[in-house]
Amino acid sequence: MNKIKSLYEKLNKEYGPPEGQWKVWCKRPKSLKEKEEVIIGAVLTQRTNWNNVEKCFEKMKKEGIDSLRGLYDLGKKDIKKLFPLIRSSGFYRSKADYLFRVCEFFVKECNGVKKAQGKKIDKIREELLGLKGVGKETADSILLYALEKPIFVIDEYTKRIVRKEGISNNDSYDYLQNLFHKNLFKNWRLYQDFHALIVISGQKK
DNA sequence: GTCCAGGGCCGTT
DNA sequence: AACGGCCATGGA
Repeated sequence: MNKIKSLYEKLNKEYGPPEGQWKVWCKRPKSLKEKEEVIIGAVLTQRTNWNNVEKCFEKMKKEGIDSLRGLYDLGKKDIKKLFPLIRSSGFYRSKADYLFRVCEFFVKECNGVKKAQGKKIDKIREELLGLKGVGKETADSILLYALEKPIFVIDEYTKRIVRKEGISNNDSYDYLQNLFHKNLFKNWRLYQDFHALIVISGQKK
């Protein structure tokens, strides 16, 4: 028996399908714009309530600077110009720096999100992890939701649920990621939905 | 007023 | 390798 697969089925039955429920990354980001939002959001939501991140998007849209290119151009002039846009996400000085580097990576190194999708998963993961401010969770969130790569995201909610369900007490990122990978079909749509369900269930209290 | 939220960096041991 | 302090805001 496969506890991981059972967990998916259980969550899907109780909360699913996730399509349309979850904030941004739940809608299975389709357009380029949505994918860029995922990338920006992945940085801004670090250790932060999503509600505070939404305020940033409102602000960015109001100012007309809500794309990777727009943020990159603004940050290049003066990184401090990003502060007011992202202030409400907290840790805004660090995040301005992190966000700028990520935007720079996609704009300059990758020539856009579309091109980045064409890169090999291992290669681009290494490149993302090399950016300051991008750890495994942030990198994998970008890979899974923006670049549609089949890689499972392990976040706080995931660690909590596997512990609660008696699946594992091991908190190690790599261990848990491997556990999901080896027990599921390698399919980014499945990974997106599953992770969305974990978050949805985690947020119900 | 206090607590907490999709992390990650950087020193110190 | 592991651990702790740090980064900041807004809602409950």
